[in-house]
Parts: sequence; structure tokens; C-alpha cells
Amino acid sequence: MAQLNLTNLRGDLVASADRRQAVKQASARKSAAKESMDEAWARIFASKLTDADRGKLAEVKRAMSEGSIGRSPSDTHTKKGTPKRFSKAEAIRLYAVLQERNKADRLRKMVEDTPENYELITTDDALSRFVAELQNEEIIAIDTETTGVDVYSDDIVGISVTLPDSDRHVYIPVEPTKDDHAMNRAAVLDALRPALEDAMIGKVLFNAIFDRNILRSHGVEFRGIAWDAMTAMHLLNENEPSYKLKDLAPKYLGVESDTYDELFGKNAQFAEVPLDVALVYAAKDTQLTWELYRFQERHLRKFPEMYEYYTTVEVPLLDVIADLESNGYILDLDFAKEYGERLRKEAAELHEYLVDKLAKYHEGDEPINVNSPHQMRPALSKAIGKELPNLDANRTLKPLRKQHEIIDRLLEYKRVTKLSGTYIEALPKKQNRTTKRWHSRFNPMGTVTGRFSSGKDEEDKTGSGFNVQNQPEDVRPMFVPPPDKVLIGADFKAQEIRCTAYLSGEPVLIDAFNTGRDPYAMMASQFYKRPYEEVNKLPDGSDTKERKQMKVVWLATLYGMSDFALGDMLGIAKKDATAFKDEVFGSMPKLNAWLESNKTFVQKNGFVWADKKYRKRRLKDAQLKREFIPYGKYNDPKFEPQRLNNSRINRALRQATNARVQGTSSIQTKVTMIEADRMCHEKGNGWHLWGTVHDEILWEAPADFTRADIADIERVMTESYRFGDVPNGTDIEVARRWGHGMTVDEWFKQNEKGAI
DNA sequence: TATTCCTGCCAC
DNA sequence: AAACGTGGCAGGAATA
Repeated sequence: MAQLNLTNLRGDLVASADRRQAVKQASARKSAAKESMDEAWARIFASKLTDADRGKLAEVKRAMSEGSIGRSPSDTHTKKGTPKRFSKAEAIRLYAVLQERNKADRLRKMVEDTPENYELITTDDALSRFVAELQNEEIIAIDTETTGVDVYSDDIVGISVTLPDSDRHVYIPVEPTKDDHAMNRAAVLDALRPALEDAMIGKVLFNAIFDRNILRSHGVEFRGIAWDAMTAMHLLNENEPSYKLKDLAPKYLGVESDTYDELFGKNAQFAEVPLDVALVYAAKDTQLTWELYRFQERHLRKFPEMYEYYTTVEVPLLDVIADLESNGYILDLDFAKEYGERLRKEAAELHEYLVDKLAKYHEGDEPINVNSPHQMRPALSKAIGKELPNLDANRTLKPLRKQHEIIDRLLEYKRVTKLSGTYIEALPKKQNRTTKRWHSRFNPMGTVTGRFSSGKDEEDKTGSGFNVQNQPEDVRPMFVPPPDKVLIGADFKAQEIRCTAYLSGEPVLIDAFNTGRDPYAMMASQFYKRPYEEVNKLPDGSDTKERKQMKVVWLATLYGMSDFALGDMLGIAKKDATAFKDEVFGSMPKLNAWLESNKTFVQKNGFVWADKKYRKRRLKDAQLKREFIPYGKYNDPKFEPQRLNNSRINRALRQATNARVQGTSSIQTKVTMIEADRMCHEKGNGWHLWGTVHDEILWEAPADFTRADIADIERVMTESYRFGDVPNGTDIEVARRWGHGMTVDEWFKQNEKGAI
């Protein structure tokens, strides 16, 4: 009953508010005639506005006072002739009109100001003259305009080229551009082919992998990448806020540059852009790319080792990645379907259980949303009679799973839905419509340390990309090699620890590697007080859980994990963690000195080097001034900024060592990938690079590979990039499905029996 | 309604 | 007092 009364009351309130509003509007209409524009603006600006709206309104006000825009008659009076008050909504409508007009003005001005040395090529004659000219160029800048960002399916609508010697910038539109003047695409590409495929003509690009692969889809084997201004920018400053050409040009070249969206609108097709506009836009792109290249080269040359690294590793790597990406993946959809159904069923059962059990602790009419931490935290806290700080699986829930069945079921539900939602259900939808394979992106500059990131293309809105590097164990078997092929994976054995041994010169570590002992196993033996052999990797290549745990501990400790967190991780008291760390690391004074020297270096210089000055990691926070906080004042809000400052400093100090180790290791992986790719080309016969996961390189290879092939892989892995005198190691696996690997010996044993 | 932020979790 | 580095992505919540 109370509910009903409340509803009526609310209805009354609404009705009376409507009446008041109506009265207000009527009086506003009466006063509209009297209100001046200044008064109207004052009224609008006095109302509650977002910053964005405030900016827009200010622009409209300025334009109106300049007389460049005015109210439309349909807005000033109603049909009956009653004056209408100037409103915020009307002003925002005027803003849109203003934007459209500005855009048109900008485009017109762009065309009027087309530089003398910009040339639109639309005739066979002009094209053949240009092609002849190209043959004499040592280096050019080049860019493709396309219908979209799917390099396997979308079309090229034009190509722009900068000829630096003669300072000319051309744009060659091709069909399907809706313009009578554009030439046939295949004919243009054929004419350009000799230059595009000529490795002796150097090419400067912005995001080279994109252009290389979309040209490949059009039957052109693009060669001669000499510089990628996008990846070079990452090397010059890994902290750059944006790596878009349109942001870099104003910042580093002092050249204003409109974005595509600003000029043409969000979903505009470049093929629809009139050719005079297209010329200025596209030719300017390669001109800017060229100038950015000159700027970058000048700066990078000041660091000869870094310059050498960029041109001999990062640049050749672009071809390797482009090949790897376009080779793509095959997914076993039957596996996905079967596994997906199993997961769905499991999830539904768990969901029912959870909703049922939590119903009485959940407030609200709707059933509880199990995926919402917001709803789950209070309900679950009540259900177990204990306040949970969060729903973090590792820290909060896992320790409680044995005591409370509901938590155990929730963790299982989370695992199942994560697997199903992110991987098993999602991946099959990402098949490329043209190649029928799955293509991911590998970004060689996707991280601040030099590791690859993997995922979707930044511009891609179709969601066709996916991260190859975080596929869970259970999902990997969905990835299969083509028929009659296998996957061969080789990892760098203890890559980061070998790297640490090399960088620090720690004799205990170096000696361990030289005598074939495994530091993780040594540490596990020490911690668990069990024989070395028992905790080491098993003969079949699988890891023991003890060794696996030490792997995490080793790295975490190296990267500055506190004793508190270490104790937490190992389930021991802080003082025991401290003692354990002292025991392990105390025997390695040179390693400790090196860890310390990384801190002093970064505090002095604001950056650290990866390996032989190949890559910088700039950590300016290390140079902040450390603030003193008196004992017992940590909760005093007055010391908030100091706390923040100090934690930024501490973070930078931890990052210093991490960046050196991760950076140096990633260089090893990249150099080795180039050699691995070279090996594929030498072998031919269906050998392809298949992927990389930080310390691992994978191939797809014909199933009749030989022991000699394996020896080649071993050589490539261990000899392509040396960590000084520290030997490299590798473990090689052969698989019919990703993750279902066997050792090489097992493979050949099965093969001899004809069991495959 | 579309975009951005946040939390949580997968990998090395 | 805080407490381990590098990523990408899903889904909910908050914001525009």
C-alpha cells in the first residue's frame, strides 16, 4: 500500500512540476522579445555546462558577434510568429553548422594553397614519366590510401610518393575512386611494380607493415623498407603521448596537420574525396613522413649504437613481422564448438547455483548480476559472514575457497566464463573474410621495454584482432597447423636470468649456466629442502610446480618485490621471506651490486640502457625529490603529495632493472627472429614463422622435417644473439596442436613407429 | 547511445 | 606506507 501511495505522490509531484515548467515557458516566451542576445548568453553560460559544451558555446558566441553566423528565422520565431528565446540547444545546433562550414572552408583553402610541387597523376603519360623518374631514386617516401584497415580485404584507392631529390610529392588515385580521371588500379600497380619490388630503392613509410601487407594483397611484393617513422618514433621516445603522424608533425616539425576525421568526417571513404582535396591530403602525408624521417635520423645518429640497432634490427624485422602476420593462424572450429558447449553448460550450472545461493543477500528486484563486482562484493560478504575488501581472485578469494563452497564455485565460474567469453566464443568470430585465416597484429614497439605487444590494429573497429601472447593453456589447442604440417616451438631457456647473469657478471649465475645447472631448480631445492633433481624440469620437458613457483619468485625479487609481498606469495611470514631472500641473493654480491648500480644510474641520468646502448628506457620519475614523511604521519592527508612522489620514485627504481633485463632479452628475441625467418626462406618448402611469445619463437613446418632441421633451429636459437660469455639454451617442442607438444625425441620415436 | 574508465584476469 | 615488471581484452559502471 505504501508503494502505491508513493507512486501517486510522485505522479502529483511530476504533474505539478510540469505545470510550473509550462508557466515558466509561457513567461519566457513573453520575455523572449525583450531579452537581448547578451542577456541570453549570460543566462546560458550561467547554467550548468560541461567543459566541452562551454568551449563550443564560446566559439558560437564569437562567430555570432563577428557576424559570420546568425540565428535561422525558423529558430527566432514560432510558425505563429511568437518570438522564441535563444537556447543552449539552438547554440549547439549552430556549432554543428559552424563546424561544417569551417570544414568546407578548410578544404577549399587547402586546395587553393596546393603547393606547386604537389602533382596529381591521372594519365598514362604522366604515370610513365613518373615511373621512369622513380627508377633513378635512391630513396622515396610512400603511402597507400585505402578503403579500410583490413589489409587482406580492403582496396587501395591511391598511392602517394615523395621524391626527395626533386622535392616533388605526387598522388596517384586509382579506381574504385568515383572520379572519371582515376586510372585502373591493376595497371597503375603494374607500372609501379618494378620500383615497389626493387629493394635497391629505399622506402620511408609511416606504419610500414600496413602498406607492405595491403600491397601484398594486391599482388605486389613490396621491398626496400628503409625507415618506418612510426617505429622510429617509439625508439626516440617510448613515452610519447601519441604516435599518430598528425600529432607528431606539429610537435616535431612545426607543421599543423588536420586529422582525417576532422577533414572528412568519421566514416568517410577516401575514395569519395574529390581528387583536388585528396592530392593535398595524401601528398602532404608522404611529405610529412619524409620530413619526420629526416628529423628522426638526425637525432638517432647522435646515438650511433641505437641508430645501428634500429636500422639493422628493427627495420629488417618489419618484413619478418609482416610475413608472420599475413601467414596467420588456423583454428579448429570443431574443437572450439565442442569445448564451447561444455563451458557454456558448466557456466550455466554454476550461474544458477550462485544466483540461488546469493538471492537472500542481494537487495534489488532483479536477480544478482554475478559478473558485477559492485553487486557481488556486498552479497558475497554477507553470505560468508566476512567483509571482503574486493573480489580479487588471487589475493582475496583463493585463500577462502577451501572454507566456502560458494567461493570455490564463483572462482570456477570466473574461470569458465573468462575462457568462454574472451577466447573460445570470441576467437572463431574473428576469421578473416578473405583469407579465411585468423590474423593478429604483432607490434614490435608496442611496449616501453622493447617487447612485442600483440592484439588488434589501433584503427580497427571490427574487432578482428586478438592477442596471441596471452592465450591460456586450455585455448592453445584450438590453434592448429595446416594439413601435413606441425608447429615447432623453441624457447630461450631461462632467458631473463641468463640475461641478468650477463648484465651483472655474477659468477655464481654464470658458473651455474656454464655447468648446465638450472638456477630456478637450485633455488627451489634450497627453498623446499628437496634434492635438485626432484624439483628440476622433468625429462619430458614439463615443469615441476616447485620450479615454476621459483621462476616467478626469482623474477619478482629481481624486479623489486617487497619481502612482505614475497612472503604473501609463498605463504610464509615476512621475516621468513627476508631470510630466504638473504640466503639466496646474499651469496651473489656482484648481482646485488649490479641491482644497486641500476638504481644509482637511473637516479643520476633519468634513463637506463638495454644491452649495448641499443635502447633507452627513460624514467624521469627516478629523479624526483624524495620527501621526508615523519614516522606515524602516513595517514596524514597533509603528506599525500609526498607519498605520491615517493611511490613514483620507488616505482621508477624498480622499473630500471626490469627495463634493462626485459629490454635486453627482447633484443635477443628480435635478432633471433630475423635469423629464424632467414632460415625459413633458405629451407622454403612450407617453413614459416608462426608466432612469438616473448621468450619463445614458433614455426609452422612440414611434418617430415628432419633432425638436421632441428639442429638448425637449435643453432639459430643459441647463436644468433649471445649474452657475452653466458651460454644460451633452448627447449624445442613439436606439436599437432599448439600447447600439446612433445619433445623432439618423442616425435621421432612416434614417427619411426608410424604412429602419427 | 557511444565513449571512456575501472576491475579483473590471461600471458611471459 | 606500500608492498612486482611488461602487455591486451571483456564486461560493468560512469560519463558525455
